[in-house]
Amino acid sequence: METGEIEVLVTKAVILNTAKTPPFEVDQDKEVGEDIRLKYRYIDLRRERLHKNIVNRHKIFNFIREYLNKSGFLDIETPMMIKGTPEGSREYLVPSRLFPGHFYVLPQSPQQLKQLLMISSFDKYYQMARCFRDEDQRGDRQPEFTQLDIEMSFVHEDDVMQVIEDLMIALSKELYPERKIQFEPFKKLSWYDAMNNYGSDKPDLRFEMPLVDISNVVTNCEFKVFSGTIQQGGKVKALKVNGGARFTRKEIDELEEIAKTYRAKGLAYIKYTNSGPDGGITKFLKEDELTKIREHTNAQDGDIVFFAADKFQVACESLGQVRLACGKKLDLIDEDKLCYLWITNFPMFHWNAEEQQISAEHHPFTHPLEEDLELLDKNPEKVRAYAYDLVLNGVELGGGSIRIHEPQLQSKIFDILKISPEDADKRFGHLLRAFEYGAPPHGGIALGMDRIVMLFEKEPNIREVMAFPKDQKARDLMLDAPSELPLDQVAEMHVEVRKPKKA
RNA sequence: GGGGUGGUAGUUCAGUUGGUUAGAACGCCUGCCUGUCACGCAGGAGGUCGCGGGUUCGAGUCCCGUCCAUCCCGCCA
Repeated sequence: METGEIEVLVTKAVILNTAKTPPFEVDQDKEVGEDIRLKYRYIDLRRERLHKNIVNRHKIFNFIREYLNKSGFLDIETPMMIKGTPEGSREYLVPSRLFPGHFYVLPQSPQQLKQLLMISSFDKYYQMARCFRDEDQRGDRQPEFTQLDIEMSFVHEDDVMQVIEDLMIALSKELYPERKIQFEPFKKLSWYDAMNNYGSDKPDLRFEMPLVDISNVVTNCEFKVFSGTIQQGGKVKALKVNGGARFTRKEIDELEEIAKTYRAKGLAYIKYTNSGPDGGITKFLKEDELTKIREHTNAQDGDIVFFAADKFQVACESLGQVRLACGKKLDLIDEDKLCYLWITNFPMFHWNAEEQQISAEHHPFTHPLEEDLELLDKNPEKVRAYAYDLVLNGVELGGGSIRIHEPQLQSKIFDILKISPEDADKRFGHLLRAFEYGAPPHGGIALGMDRIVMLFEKEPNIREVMAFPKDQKARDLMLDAPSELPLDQVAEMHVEVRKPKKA
């Protein structure tokens, strides 16, 4: 036809097969409940949205593989059935038939295996690695998922970051040329700066709206919520929102609910209007304090300033979530932007309130910053690590670190984590023994491939970019898994099912 | 483990202060239409209003319980 379309004249039609009426309409983009979409996934995959996602997923995977192959990386497979390491997230178990009471586990990541490959002198490794985690589900999590796993020898963190940055820029420009890369080279923020300025370790910088620390201004104010918090070592953070003075009471209450969700006790505010500061906590503050807050936050008439007063991290994170909500509410987010960001210098440890002891923020093989090594004994919580995350549009794509390759330093870290030498040997003996045969300095990174596809395809969750995902309870509604098995078959694995068999 | 929201036709939803035969759109079925492409026209089938109990002359609507779905916090690289 003149338009370039092809018109087919049918001379003969043969029906190869008939089809039942599908449970939902294939040719319409209408929203359908997810349980029914998952049950009939093979139908859903016919629909344009999912079909396109799966095709583009392939293109992204293919681009990355070709890029890394050309850059001298080797694609090496690591086993799916490995040894359990009681550290970090819950693992899926595979009972051994030949060894009663013994189990394999499915890998949460090939972390230790890829480090062993470095010792084996494969100095540039990658793998599209399937990983398994038996945790509660979320929108951007699945019990099995794919990560781009990379490890390199004789590198500093800048080398690893450069490889990934070049790859992601090339990928973005080749496959998504219409998307604008906001920071090129990628912006780098330390974990502290990200938390302090944006209230998140994965901030969305497609809009600015930074947090401001006003602790110094209100240290001695009469508003006890502020001064009291500071006396107890906390911080008072402020967030100015342009034009926010027109927010209604209801809108402010909604924002307060968000702050409370993230453990803030409340959300104080002051509106700056052309007749001066107004509303909220205005009446508790003196004139010069109100003026100083206005100066610090650079608030103009018509703006609102929100406050969070709490321990550093709670104050930052809760107000950071209010920042995000305001960014969305005021439509400040350009969906076409690709805002890449490196977050660096993560803390080495954090206080685990549940176990009442210090634990590793990343994992126990993460290398502390050289300049912070002296703090290990006195003040381990102040120690920062060569650990870095790649963030895209406020979503953590993944992270990595430089690993410890010195045995003495490794034992010291185990000491701090209260892992005894016997324990360490039991859990990580294979790795520690390997290190005795000469380990190169090495480091790497792992990126969530599903999340990458999700963000490029502007999908709200990773189930939309996987062919056969599990549901929110880790079930496969199409296969009906997990399922019960004949007790004989289970018994052969030396596993006893406790649940009494129903008559 | 905790919280928010929801459950009405195959699908997505509406359903007033409780009131006769529970509606719409799309889909499905039958017929008509020789240029359609989200076709059109005429007609039709399809519902235990998640489940159980209660209040009431009367419950999709109100109350209690329960199950399920969904989103979030905790948890989790």
